[in-house]
Amino acid sequence: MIITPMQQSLISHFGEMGSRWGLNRTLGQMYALIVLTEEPLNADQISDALLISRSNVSMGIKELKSWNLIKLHHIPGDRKEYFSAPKDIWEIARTLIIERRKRELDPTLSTFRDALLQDPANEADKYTQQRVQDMHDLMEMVTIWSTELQNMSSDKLSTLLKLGSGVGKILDAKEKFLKK
Amino acid sequence: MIITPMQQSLISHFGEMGSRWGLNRTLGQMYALIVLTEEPLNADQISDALLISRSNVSMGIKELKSWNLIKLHHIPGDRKEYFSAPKDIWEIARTLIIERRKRELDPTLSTFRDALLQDPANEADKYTQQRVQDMHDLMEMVTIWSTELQNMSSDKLSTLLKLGSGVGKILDAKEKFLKK
DNA sequence: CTGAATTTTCAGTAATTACTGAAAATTGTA
DNA sequence: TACAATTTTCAGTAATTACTGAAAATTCAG
Repeated sequence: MIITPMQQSLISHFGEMGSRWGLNRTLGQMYALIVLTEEPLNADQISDALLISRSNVSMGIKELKSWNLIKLHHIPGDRKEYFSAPKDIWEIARTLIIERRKRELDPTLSTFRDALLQDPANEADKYTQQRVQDMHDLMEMVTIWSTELQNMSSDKLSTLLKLGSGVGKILDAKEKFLKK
Repeated sequence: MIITPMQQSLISHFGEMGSRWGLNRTLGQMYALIVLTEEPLNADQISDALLISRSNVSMGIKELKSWNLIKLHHIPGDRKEYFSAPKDIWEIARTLIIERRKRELDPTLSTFRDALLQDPANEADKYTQQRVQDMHDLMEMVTIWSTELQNMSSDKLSTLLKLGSGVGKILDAKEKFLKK
């Protein structure tokens, strides 16, 4: 498992960004390596390539599995387990949306709902509830969107994203459409 | 500065979630307190309410300022600076989108571009570049979207989000629209 | 300009998170 | 079933990140 300079710089970058996400440096590096390599890799290869301990790889793999970000492979006659990333980048993106929603949105929505069910003890609570209501409504809409994206095929997702700067126009198109 | 139990539980939750984001616990708590309180607060009040040092508040404020998440106020005859959050939740959301893009997407896009400009040294690099190209294209589209959202008024943003589960239909509407 | 009020900085320390090596558990083949 | 290959777990430690108090810097009223 030899890493080219090009790969090395991308892996380093993912390491730095990894910590800016919910992940950590090692996890970012591991996933970069897996994504950028065509052939599935086993844990020893990852350990060698990134100069991290075998046990660290094991924990990283476990985490990546919990994010549904890797596919498992078996090579006949080889007892080792091999790992790869989906070849379709949209699939990876979709998975990230789903998992981040689970981790970042869902628990918060549930906390918001709890707060909204309580009786406000005073004026401060009334104001607090107003704000929570706003945040709740927004987050719920984002959740609905992400669910929609989750069920969208890669090519439809691609079409949607490519609309890009045309989002505003689409809204107008939609109005026309609805008025008929 | 007395915190109600309802506020306390929301603040705690934001603290926990804060670390799941790029922020940290204290920053999450500080922002929760500011968002949930109607009146602007000064640094001492925040320090008292959250039981953290004055200097920690100072660093937190600095960070929140760098995220453009707080508004500054001055009360005549009082030299202290007071902080509040925008009352429009959409404004906060918009700011978050912009800032996260700056921090999470832009540097990565730039690293991708660098890699794509290099000459592939071998087959591994060729494959790596393919994957980088895919990721680049996706991220660029997300960036365009986020720029679009950034320039969208709160009510248009709201309209867009409310489409929610109708996104698929809109795409169809768009096709009809374009075919004319 | 002076000095009290306020904010910011920063070195030291505390708390948290990440990583390792050794040992335990699991897997699969003979 | 026995055992070698492989993976996972976990206690200890290293590295990183967050927090504090004291001191420095800034602000502004008189």
